[in-house]
Amino acid sequence: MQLPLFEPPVHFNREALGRCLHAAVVAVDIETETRWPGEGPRLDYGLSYPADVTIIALAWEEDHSILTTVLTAPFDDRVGEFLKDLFAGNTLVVAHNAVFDIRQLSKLTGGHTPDHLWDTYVMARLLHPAVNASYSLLAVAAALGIPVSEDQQSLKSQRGRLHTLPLSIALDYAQADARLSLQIYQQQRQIPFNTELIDWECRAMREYCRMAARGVRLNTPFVEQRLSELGQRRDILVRRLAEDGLTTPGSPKARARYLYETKGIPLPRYAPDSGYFTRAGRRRLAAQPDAEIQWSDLSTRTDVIESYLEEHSPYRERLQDLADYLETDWLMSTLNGLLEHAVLDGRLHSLVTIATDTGRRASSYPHMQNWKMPAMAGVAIGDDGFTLVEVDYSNAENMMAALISADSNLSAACAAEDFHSTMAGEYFGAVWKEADSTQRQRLRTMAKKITYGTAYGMGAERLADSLGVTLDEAVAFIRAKDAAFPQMTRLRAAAQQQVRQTGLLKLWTGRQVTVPTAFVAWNYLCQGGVSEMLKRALVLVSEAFESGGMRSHVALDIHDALILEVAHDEWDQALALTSQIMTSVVPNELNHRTNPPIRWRAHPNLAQNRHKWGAQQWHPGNDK
DNA sequence: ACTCGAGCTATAAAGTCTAA
DNA sequence: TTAGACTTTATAGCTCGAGT
Repeated sequence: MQLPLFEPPVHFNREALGRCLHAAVVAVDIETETRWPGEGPRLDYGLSYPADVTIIALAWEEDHSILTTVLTAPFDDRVGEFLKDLFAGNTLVVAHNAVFDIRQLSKLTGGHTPDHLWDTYVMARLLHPAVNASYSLLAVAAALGIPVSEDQQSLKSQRGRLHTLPLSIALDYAQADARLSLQIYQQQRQIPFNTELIDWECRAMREYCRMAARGVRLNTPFVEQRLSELGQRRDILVRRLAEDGLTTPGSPKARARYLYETKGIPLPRYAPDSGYFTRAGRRRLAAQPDAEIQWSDLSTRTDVIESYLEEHSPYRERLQDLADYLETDWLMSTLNGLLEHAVLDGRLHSLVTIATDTGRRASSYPHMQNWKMPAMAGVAIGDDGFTLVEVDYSNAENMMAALISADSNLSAACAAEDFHSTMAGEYFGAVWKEADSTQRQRLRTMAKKITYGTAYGMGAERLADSLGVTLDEAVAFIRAKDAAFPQMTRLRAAAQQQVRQTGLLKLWTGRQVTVPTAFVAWNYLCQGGVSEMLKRALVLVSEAFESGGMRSHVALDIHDALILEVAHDEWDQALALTSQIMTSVVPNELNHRTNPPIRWRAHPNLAQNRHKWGAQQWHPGNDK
């Protein structure tokens, strides 16, 4: 039996809240219930969607000083009404990592989110990025020279067990954080900066908050059905493995013993880069090469198990059981996590925010950008009358490379009917010209590996390895690529040089990113460039849907794709509008620096969509 | 005053997946 | 090659109490 977190009285200062509503800028900081109601420990429960809001702290400026007030749970209708008024007015709402706070607060506002937002965390990344920097509230305050009391610093480490502290301390702490957010905002506003970039960022954050608050429907009956099937399958596998001598397949040590003792597979020989050993094992054996190999030195990753499956092993059948067990177990824990997340309203409220060094977005609680398709197909579905549709850019990163280097040869290859065949022509020259169609198919596959591998800095050795060619040949391919696209080669070298000197690069939009090593410079420019393009597309698509009075909306951002939730009666209109916006985000003068100009392509693939994000949902031509 | 081990908690490392 | 989130397992470090 747990005690209620906070004893009455409930804090609700009507007079203070009234003054707060008249402020131009209001900073918000919330605290959540950190104790998981279930069994066992769960350290980050407080960050999950079901965690109740316990404290809402507010800070605003009045007569050049900062005032604060605080609200405590349980919250009644007055709090919801107050928040709705705050969000709907002209007030600029400030928060550090706003998507989290706004998502939790939306449970009190019936889904309403602020129209005007300033996220001090996201803005720190935009306005004052630094190499290897932390962007926590206190780190950002320190970077801006804002003093923080020792009490406030020491309380940070106790955040996970705020419930153990006296209420008055927790309330002070929350108000101090809200005050600090407001101070950070005031400092950030003083930084001279491109106002257009700031505007894009604020509009994007508004959309990410709306997405998190709305969420996407979890197909609960479907997931429960899958779980029951998977559970039966796992039980059978566990029984069979136990009979074969592996009683705890969840333990890596036990799996290593099973492979090399029970099954009698010869121990792999130690090598400094061998994937058959764990990192710690490699370190240990490097230090003492004569030491005996221990179970904990050996890795039992899926690719290790798969490597033994390929060989003509007499144990093939049982090892297949082990591989199946690992996959089943992983999928079950993912699906169970989703059910737990959606316990309140049957929806998935992923936090998508601008939180990476390249400017890409990261998704968490739950992480939905790494959903394996088609294994996860049908798990998330649109509301009644809606279908999830993926619209992705084709060949976005190579086109971005052509755009930022103004390389006409690369632009021509991107404009060609078949990009990879054109690239194969560049790499293989005469061999390609004389090849028949079967040989060309093989060369095309190789070209694809060369293009993608080298684009992100793969060396000649690794390339030779993955293509199955000699080192000299791999070197020749890389040279051929550099020679075929001289402008890109030059720009890439210049970018690396700049990173060595400053550690910074500018994306095509002017956004500055910090780059850890010169090696990854080109990767950052292309990846970050695409992410800027998609972010703007997301903002424009959402705003176009809204201003057109449409009910369709954007449900998720996946690096080079938007997942839309399309209303069935808006099908053609919504998809055409999205494609039109996505392909015209980049200004034309940038697209026309090459000959031929860059022509962006972004279309839904409806045949594929039925088996991916759109699975278990209506598509045109289907009966409902 | 000290050791030792149980039991707990926080962190680190390894391994899972994704995107390009 | 890079970027990322997350789960599970191992381990380091802590407190506390029993025993020397």
